[in-house]
Amino acid sequence: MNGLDGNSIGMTTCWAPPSSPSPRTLLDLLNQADNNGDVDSISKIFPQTNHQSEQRSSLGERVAARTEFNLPPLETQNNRPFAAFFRNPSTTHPSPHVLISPGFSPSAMLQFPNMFFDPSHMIPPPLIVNGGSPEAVESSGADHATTLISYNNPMHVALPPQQVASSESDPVANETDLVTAKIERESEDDEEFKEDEDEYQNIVDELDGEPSSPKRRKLEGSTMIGATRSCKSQRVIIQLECEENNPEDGFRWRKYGQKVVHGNPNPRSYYKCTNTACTVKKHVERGAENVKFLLVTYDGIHEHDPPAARGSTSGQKSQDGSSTSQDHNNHRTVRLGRPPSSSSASQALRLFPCSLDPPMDMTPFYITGFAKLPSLPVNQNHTEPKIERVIPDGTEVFKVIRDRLNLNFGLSL
DNA sequence: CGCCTTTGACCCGCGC
DNA sequence: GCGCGGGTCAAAGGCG
Repeated sequence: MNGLDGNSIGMTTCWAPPSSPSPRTLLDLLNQADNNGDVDSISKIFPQTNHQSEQRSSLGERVAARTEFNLPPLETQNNRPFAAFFRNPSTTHPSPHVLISPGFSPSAMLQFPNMFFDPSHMIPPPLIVNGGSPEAVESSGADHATTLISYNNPMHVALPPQQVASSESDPVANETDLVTAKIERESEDDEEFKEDEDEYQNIVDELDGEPSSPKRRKLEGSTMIGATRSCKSQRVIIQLECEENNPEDGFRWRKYGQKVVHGNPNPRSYYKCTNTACTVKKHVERGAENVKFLLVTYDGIHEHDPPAARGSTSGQKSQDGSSTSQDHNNHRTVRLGRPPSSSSASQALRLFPCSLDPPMDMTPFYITGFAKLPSLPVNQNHTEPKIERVIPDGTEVFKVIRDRLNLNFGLSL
């Protein structure tokens, strides 16, 4: 998969800022550029944007061209989220848009799925991650959202222009979507993309009043890459290169099923959050052709704290080689995202055996980089955590912003 | 005993 | 209506 190469920003570039720029500073700078219509500045901040001006006949193809994603034929098979992602891992393609650090937390994504997507909008141009192969797709409907994260790669995200409006209408989300919203502006200025959007909207409008028409269903289904019909909640898809079949993410899961799904000989495992009041589920499967890649799909949002790490428990080893959250003692375990508690952070940070290295607690990332998150799903009754430290590395998005602000605005942060 | 995985059966939505 | 495929259930069994 090309996600391992390309224009990634190496995690070896360690940044330990003596003083971190405030999110407000960044926001103001970006707002300033934005208000001035200085899209170039934004482009400079995110030079990865690489537009292709291809003329294609269909909306899907043009959207694909716009997002530099070779949209596969609209076959039912392509609506299946996972197998297709893994089927062609070798395609390389220049990539646009937002970089997401390899350390980006799936738990955090689960907690803050709106960081990349506003489910209130139904028009879902595909969210593309990292190149020509469909490694990542965001899809949406009126009642669900899917965000796909490509781990150990820089993540390249193309978001629909609608999200800009959403961000603007929601000041909280606007601040949270600092990066994505700004990227959106580029799309908004793109006439071709606006045409695509209009065309799509026309079709949707034409189909209004026919909510169950096959035509409409097909149209919507064609954009549901990465989601399934049963997806009624926010969905976050994480792709990572990992040996563990059940990388730890700070929450405890109970496996309730395993099934071989079409197009992938590797079984998909189904997990539920063990919290009795929590309905969050996830399923995990390996790539059809490259078993090194693991795709973890979270359905729902935790509305509880991650459980405290279990003390002296030892885990069971499943037959497929997966490990549970208990096997810290005997197996190397992957921890994704925020550890259960700050006191256990150091322990958790040791648990990064695969390419998710280096480990990091992503909480301060949100606090310092994109602070003030919208509708915090976890611990909503909690007060906003105090910023006590800045993670020394891994905040590549933040680093890029800083560097670009420095480069383009002469601002030394 | 508690917690977990395993696994076949079952349910349900969708396409034909 | 039927078959397919994804998702879920629940009994059985393993492990510490």
